[in-house]
Amino acid sequence: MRATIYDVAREAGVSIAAVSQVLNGKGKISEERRNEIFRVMAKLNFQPSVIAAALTGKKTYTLGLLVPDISNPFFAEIARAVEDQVHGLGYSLMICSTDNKDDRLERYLTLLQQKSVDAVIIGTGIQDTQMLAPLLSKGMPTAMIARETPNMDVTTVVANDFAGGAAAARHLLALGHTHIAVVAERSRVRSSLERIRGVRHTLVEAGLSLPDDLVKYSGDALIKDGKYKAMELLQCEEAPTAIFCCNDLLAIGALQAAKDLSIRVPEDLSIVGFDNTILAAVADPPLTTVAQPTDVMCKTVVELLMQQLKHQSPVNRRIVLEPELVARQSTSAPRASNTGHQTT
Amino acid sequence: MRATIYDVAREAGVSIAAVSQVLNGKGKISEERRNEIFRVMAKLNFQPSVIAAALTGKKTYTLGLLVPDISNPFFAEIARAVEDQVHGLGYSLMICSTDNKDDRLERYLTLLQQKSVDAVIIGTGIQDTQMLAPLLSKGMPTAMIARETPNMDVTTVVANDFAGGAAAARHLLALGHTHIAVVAERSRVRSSLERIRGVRHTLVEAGLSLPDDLVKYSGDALIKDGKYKAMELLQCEEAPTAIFCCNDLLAIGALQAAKDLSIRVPEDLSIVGFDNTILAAVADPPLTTVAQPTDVMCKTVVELLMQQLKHQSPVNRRIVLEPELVARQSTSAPRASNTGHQTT
DNA sequence: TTGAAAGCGTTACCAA
DNA sequence: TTGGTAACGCTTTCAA
Repeated sequence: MRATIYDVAREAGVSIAAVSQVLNGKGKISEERRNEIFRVMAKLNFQPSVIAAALTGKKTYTLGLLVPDISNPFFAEIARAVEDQVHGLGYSLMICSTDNKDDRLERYLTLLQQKSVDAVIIGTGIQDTQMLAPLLSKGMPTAMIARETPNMDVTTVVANDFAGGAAAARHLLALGHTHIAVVAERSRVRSSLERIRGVRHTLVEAGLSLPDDLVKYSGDALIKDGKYKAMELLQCEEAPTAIFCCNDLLAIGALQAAKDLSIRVPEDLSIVGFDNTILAAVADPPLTTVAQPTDVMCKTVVELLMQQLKHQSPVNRRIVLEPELVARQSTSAPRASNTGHQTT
Repeated sequence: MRATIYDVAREAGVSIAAVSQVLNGKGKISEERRNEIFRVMAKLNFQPSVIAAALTGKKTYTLGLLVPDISNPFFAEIARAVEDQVHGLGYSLMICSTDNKDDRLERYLTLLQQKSVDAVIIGTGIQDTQMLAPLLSKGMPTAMIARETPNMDVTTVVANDFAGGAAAARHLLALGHTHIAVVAERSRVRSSLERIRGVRHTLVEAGLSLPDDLVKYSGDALIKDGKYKAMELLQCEEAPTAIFCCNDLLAIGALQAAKDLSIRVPEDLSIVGFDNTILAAVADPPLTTVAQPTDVMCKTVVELLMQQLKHQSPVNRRIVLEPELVARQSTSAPRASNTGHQTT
C-alpha cells in the first residue's frame, strides 16, 4: 500500500497537520521539523493523493480535452500544444474522441464531471445547444477551441473560418478558376459550414456562384469519404477545375481520387485543404491549405481557462484569430478552356 | 454546487446508504424506494463523484497512457485504438507525451500515481531500468506497448522489431541494393536499435555489412533531423542507394532531403520507413514501410491489463506480434552501377 | 509552533 | 430491507 500522511506523521513523530503543512508550504514549521518530515517522506516514498486532496476542495489538476478524433493529425497537434501548455502547471489531460457524435460527447461530458476535472476544453462541434448547460450551470470552467457553438455563452477561441474559406476561394479565383466545388465534413460541423460560406460569399462577390450540388458532404471516414465525394464531383458532366476541401484529410482523399482517375494535380485539378497539418506538407503534391494559428489558439484557451480557474468566474470571451493561406503545389491556373475531365 | 448522495437521500427521505446501494445495484431495496431514488437523482441531476468513490477503494476508471509524442501519427493512432478499446468500460485516458526524456517520464509517472490511475500503459522507451520500480512495487498494473525494457518483469506487447528491420533489409536486398544506410531515432530508443540489428543481421547473412558510419541517429525533431541525417548520408563520398528509416517521420525527412538534393526516389534512392502511419500512404512517393499490427497490439494490452485489474495479480506476459512489410513506391531496384550521387 | 478534530462524498459493515 | 456509522487520505480551522 501507498504511504499516507499518517504514516509519515507517525514515523516523524508529529501530527498529520504538520505533514500537511509541510506538503503545502503553508503554516509555520520549524526548520528542523520540516527537514525531518521531508526526510521521512522521501524514505517512505510518500506520494500525496490528489484524489483525497480534491475531495477537500482542492483541484484535481486534470483537464478534459474533447476532440472529434485524436488520430486526426490536426487534433493530435492541438492536444500536444495544450499538453505542453499545461504540463508545467501540473495538469494532465484526459483526451476524448467524440467522432462528432452527440451521444459520445454527452457520455464523455458526464464522465469528465464525475471524474471532477478542473476544466474542459472542447474542440469538437456541438449540435445541441443544451449539451453544455449541465456543465456551465455547475460552474465548470469551459472553453471551446477551433470549433464554436453559436448562442452559447462560453469562452471561445477560433480561427476565422469564414475568412479561411474566403482566402481559399480568392486564391483559386486569382489563379483563374471559375468552376469550383467543395467537399465538406458532415453538414453538422459548423466550422465546415462557415468555411463554405466564406467560399460562396467570395465567389458571389466575383460574379460566380456555388450551387448546392457542387458541395458534397462526407461521413466520418474522412480520407475515404473525401475520395469518394471528390470522385462524384470529378465524374459528373461539368467537372470542377478546383476543389476546396474543408480539411486536409478530405483533401488527401481528393488527391487520391484524382490519382485514381488519372487527373493531374495541379495541372488538371487544383485542390485546397484546411488546417495545414503535417499531411499537407507531406502529400503528393504538397497541399495548398489554410493554416490555423493552432499554437496561439492553444496558448490562448489555456490562459483564459486558467484565469477562469483562478477568479472562479467565467471569462466568456470570444477570440477570433486569422488563418493564413499556405500556397504549395496542389493549386495552379486551370488549363485554357478546360471544361471538365469526363472519364466515362 | 453539485448534488451529493446526501441531497438525494434527504430529498427522497431515505438514508445515504440506500442511495449508495441503488447507485451500485447492490443490497436489497424495494422497487418503489428504488424508483423514487432514481427519480430524485434524475431531478437533481446527480452525478456520483468518482473521486469520493475512489477514496474508499474503488477504481478511478482512468488509465495513464505514456507515449513519446501524441502528435506523432503512430502514437495518435495507438491512443485512438486504446481509447476505443476501453471507452465502453467507462475508462478515460490520461495521455502524456514524454519526448523520450526520462525526466518527463518520471514526472508523469509520479503524477499518474498521485492521481491514482488504475493502470498505466507505456508506449515510450525507458532507459533507466529502475524507473518503473516504484510503480511495480506498489502493485500498479502496468504494461508496455510497442516499446520494451529488457530485464523488466512487466507485461509487454510489441511488434518483432528485429524481424521488421530484417524484412526491410530483405526487401532492399531483393531489389538489388548492396549499399544500404540507416537513419534511426536517438540511440537510446531500444526498438530502433532492434530494427537496426535486424537490418544488420540480414545484411551480414547476405555477405554484406552495415558499418557504423552508415547509421545516423537523429534528435527529437524527427522530420527535420531525418532530413538532416539523410543529407549527411547522401552527400558523402559513397552515398547509399537505399536508406532504412526507423520510423515514418524520419523517412519523410529523408524524402525531403532527396527532393532538396534533386535525387529521385525511388530511381536513385530507395527509402523504407517503419510504422505504416497515414503519412506513409500520403507521402510523395508513397512510402514502402513496415506495418505494426497496432490494433491487435492495443486490443491485447488492454485485455491483459483488465485481467490484471481483475485478478489483482500481474500477468507479466510478453507477446510479440509480427510486423509486415508494405511495399509502396519509395523503393525500386538501384540503377546499374550506381555508386553515389555527389551533389557537390 | 503544534495538534485535535471536523469535514469532503462515497462505500461497506453491522445493527435494527 | 433499511439506516447508522466508521473508514478512505487529505486540508483547514481553532485551540492550546
